[in-house]
Amino acid sequence: MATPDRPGFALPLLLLAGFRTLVDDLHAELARQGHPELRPAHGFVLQAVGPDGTTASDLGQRLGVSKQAAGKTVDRLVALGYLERVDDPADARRKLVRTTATGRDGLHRSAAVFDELRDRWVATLGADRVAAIEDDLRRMVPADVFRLDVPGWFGG
Amino acid sequence: MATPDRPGFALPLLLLAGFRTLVDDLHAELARQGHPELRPAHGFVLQAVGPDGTTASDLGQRLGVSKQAAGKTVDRLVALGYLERVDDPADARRKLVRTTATGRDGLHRSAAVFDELRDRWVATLGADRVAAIEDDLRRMVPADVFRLDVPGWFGG
DNA sequence: GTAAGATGGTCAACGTGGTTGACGAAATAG
DNA sequence: CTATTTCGTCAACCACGTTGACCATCTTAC
Repeated sequence: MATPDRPGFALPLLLLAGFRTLVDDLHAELARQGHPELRPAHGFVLQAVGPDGTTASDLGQRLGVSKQAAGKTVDRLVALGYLERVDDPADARRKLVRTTATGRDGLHRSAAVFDELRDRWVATLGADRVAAIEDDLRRMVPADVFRLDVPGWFGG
Repeated sequence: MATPDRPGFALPLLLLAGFRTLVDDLHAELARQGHPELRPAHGFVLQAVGPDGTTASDLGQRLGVSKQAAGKTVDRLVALGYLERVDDPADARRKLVRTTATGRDGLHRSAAVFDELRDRWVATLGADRVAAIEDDLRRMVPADVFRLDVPGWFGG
């Protein structure tokens, strides 16, 4: 039977709480810097769109959701001014999704704020311990759950 | 500027991925054991209801959501057979929410499966490293984000 | 004892982030 | 030229959350 002092007892909640703490802090600061509308899910989307733009279908694949869900998320981010849709001259079916200047501003600020947050963790825990946590988690997480091909922006 | 090899770079995604790995494994096993309908959010609710039952309003407060949201979640869990509503003889306004036998079964199985998952992490990483991760995370997470007053069941 | 206020549950409308299924238009394979 | 695949979208639906309103009931003050 589980006892509260056994190693690992509170691990799941602590992992979630750690993530939430980082993301909450990030968004509180982003709101202060002129991006109060930016929600956690939007960060992954903006990052996945990338500098060259992409399509709704491709976006869905990258994010692991249906193309319809990706399309609706793009709708919202277009309404907020973070993304824009342009016709693809080479393929009349496709509509390129691109980040706007506002979207790039949000992305850059997010990266900068996250730098500060990371520094805070490193300053408090020490670089060794932060690196050790990362190594341990990497060992426990299957590759398909943790795909770090879109670094720099984390739920911001 | 952030570089991928800097300590803390991938930390947020790894924290989230670690949590998701644990919860995914837990639910895959719970589905195998006859509880395929149980979703991550349900675990917190069942745990918050507790052995003595509670009311929708109180449940909302415990979970940090509105009483209406708590009421709708109770509706779903009642429909699934995990909870039941009974009139409070002492107060005609109140309706006690209680776990059913099915709910208790889900709770117990969830606790048992989580025990195994924790053992797996401890076996792979070592008790020291698991304890170190927990200590570090405890230090970085504000008390109001991490409230471990409902231990034993984690998103199951 | 009654009037006034606080509390519990519910209804309605809405927002966000997902799902499937269907379907037309355009590109591509044969 | 036809058959198939792909892209975007529409429509319905679900889970989970929000506010505001409302009625019934319990509690408090007078």
